[in-house]
Amino acid sequence: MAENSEKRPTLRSLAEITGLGISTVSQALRDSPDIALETRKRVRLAAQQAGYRPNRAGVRLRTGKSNVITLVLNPQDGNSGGFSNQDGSSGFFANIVYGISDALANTSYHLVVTPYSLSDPMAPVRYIVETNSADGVIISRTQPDDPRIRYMVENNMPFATHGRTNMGIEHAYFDYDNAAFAREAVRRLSQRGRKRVALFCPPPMLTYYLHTLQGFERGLAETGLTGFSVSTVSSDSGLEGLRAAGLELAHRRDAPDAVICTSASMVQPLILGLGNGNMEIGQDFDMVAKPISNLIKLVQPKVIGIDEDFRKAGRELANMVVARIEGTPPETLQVLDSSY
Amino acid sequence: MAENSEKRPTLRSLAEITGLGISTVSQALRDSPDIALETRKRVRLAAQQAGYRPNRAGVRLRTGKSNVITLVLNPQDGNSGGFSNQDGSSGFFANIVYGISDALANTSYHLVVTPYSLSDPMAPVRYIVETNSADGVIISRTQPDDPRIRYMVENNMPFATHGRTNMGIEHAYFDYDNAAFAREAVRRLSQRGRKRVALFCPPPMLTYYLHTLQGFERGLAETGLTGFSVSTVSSDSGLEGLRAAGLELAHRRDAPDAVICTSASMVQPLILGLGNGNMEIGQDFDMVAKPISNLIKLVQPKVIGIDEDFRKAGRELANMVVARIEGTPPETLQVLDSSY
DNA sequence: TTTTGAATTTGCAACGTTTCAAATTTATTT
DNA sequence: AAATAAATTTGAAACGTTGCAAATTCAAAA
Repeated sequence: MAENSEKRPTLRSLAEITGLGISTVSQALRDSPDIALETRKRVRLAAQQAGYRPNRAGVRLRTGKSNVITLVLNPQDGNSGGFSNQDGSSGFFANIVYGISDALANTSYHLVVTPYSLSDPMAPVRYIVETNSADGVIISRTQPDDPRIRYMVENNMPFATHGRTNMGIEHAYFDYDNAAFAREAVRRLSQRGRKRVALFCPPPMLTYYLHTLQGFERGLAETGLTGFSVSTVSSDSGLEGLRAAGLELAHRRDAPDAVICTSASMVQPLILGLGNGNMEIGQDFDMVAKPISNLIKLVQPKVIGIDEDFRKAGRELANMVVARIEGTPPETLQVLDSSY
Repeated sequence: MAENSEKRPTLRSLAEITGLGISTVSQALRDSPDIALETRKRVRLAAQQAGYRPNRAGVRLRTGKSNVITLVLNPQDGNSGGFSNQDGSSGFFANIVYGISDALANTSYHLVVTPYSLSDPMAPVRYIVETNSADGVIISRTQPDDPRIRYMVENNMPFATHGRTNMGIEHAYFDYDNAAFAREAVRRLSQRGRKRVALFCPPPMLTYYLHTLQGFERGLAETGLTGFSVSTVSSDSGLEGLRAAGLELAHRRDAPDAVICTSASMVQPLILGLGNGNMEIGQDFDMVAKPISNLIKLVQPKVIGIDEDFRKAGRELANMVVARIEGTPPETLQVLDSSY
């Protein structure tokens, strides 16, 4: 019956409760040394009892700080390559989001997820900067020369990227060491006596395409194996395209006896396609792939590979942006992860 | 060189530019009939030219409206059932997010994704209500008696759910018609001459477990088939558990000749397990499953089933919350989707 | 005591917006 | 031309917060 006061407490109500001034309460809650220790304790207690939560809009209006980190979506993150409800993306998007969530959970930051724009990849980033709607940004699918990054640097918006660039700009990133992966993949195939390796590349516009290729070639040089790369189909291609590519491979005169996959979604279609061409895994060829999910481990146990921990990537990226916001220089926020 | 005025335009600057009062500008931009049409046009133009964007913090502080929709994460959404980087979830999470994004793109709403709390499922929802940090909420993994829903109704926070409840409370939901699916699944199996059906249930605490079971039993009754349900393992179980369950099934004296899967992540492990027990799909048994991804269609073409459009679910849910916010009664915001 | 200075607290303004009552302008009627 | 009504515009207050200069309190020094 009796309305339970109904409105949530503000600095003003705390001031009334404690008999202090509003600005005293404000400073006390932020532990300013200007305020007597005794007072600070008293205010904290009162705030606690009243269930006080600072009003984000008030803070934001006054300070300009939004306490928001925005994750910019990419068209393909959700469902690798335009085929819908695809489960080959190895939970990339979900896990990144969960990781970011984890890391942000005990900070004051909220995570906003913003849509992409097919027609203009710059649009989301520009919006964020222009409206100042976030204190920091996380982007993925990084390209060697990425206009989004140039733009954010110019407008000094703190950010971290999943993947690197080649622009001579220092920035925070978390990247998997795909060069090391590709190199080690070739080595392992060599150890198993394989001679000719087919590399199925990542999408060519992305930076890690280059790294993968470099590692691959280095591996070939070191082991003396021969090989070639396939970039007509990529993880962004359709599944049927991949299967067909596998079949085509099997029919070549110089068919490979080893395959490297740079995307989880490639594994099963390729094995199927090669199988259509009478090439059996473990028998006629070996396959190294990354990332490798538990499902693949179960249904295709002969595939050699490791999983990529996207959740960890998310956590690291979130921590990086926060550090950038707090002024940590980008040079110290660069992680090259290799599980090998 | 010359600082380009540097600050983004506000109502005040527009007022100065146009020579009008601040409140005139404010009302003009919101197309208030109190303001002369001529003036409205003039203001709109000026706003456009100056690149004016309303300050969200200002609006929120003044009106209490956050222009935020929050999606509450569930522990399992990202990676079905605790095994990490799992790709059996059929892109559920990613696609829901993309769908919501789509729908929200041409509204003033931002999408915030908030972490779950394993220890207290109510925590996220309570936080949102207490701090008024969103105008509307979307939740999933709905349970027959779901305390989150009771709480949001009591505190009249607009929301929409993925899945239904059994609480006698009307609320906005989008649900797949799992009863219809299960019933139709039995029918199809019957048409193929199958006699004994094993149903692999959804997690028992979720509402659609009940619907699935109802449909299943109705199907059995209509066709005269026999069957049983397995709920010791579910889509939240591990992959190896599923494989083992498949094997165990094959070894039973009364082994089934038909299987229904209620989660994409079950399909391959079960087929594998049954195969271990020398039961071949298409031969010794048929399988109906949902949702079925392109990958499954490709590598297990004998599986009968349909895909569930989570992206559409996301879009619908977003539209529903917005409608709820605008006052549409919940009874008219209830969608039972069946693609059969 | 009174003075001085440090320690502590506080009121005011401002951030950008909307609402509302009041002021101003314009058109209509007498 | 004056009076009235209608249409249009506007200033002030408020939302909750923080920063700052000013005010108050208190203890130490003269």
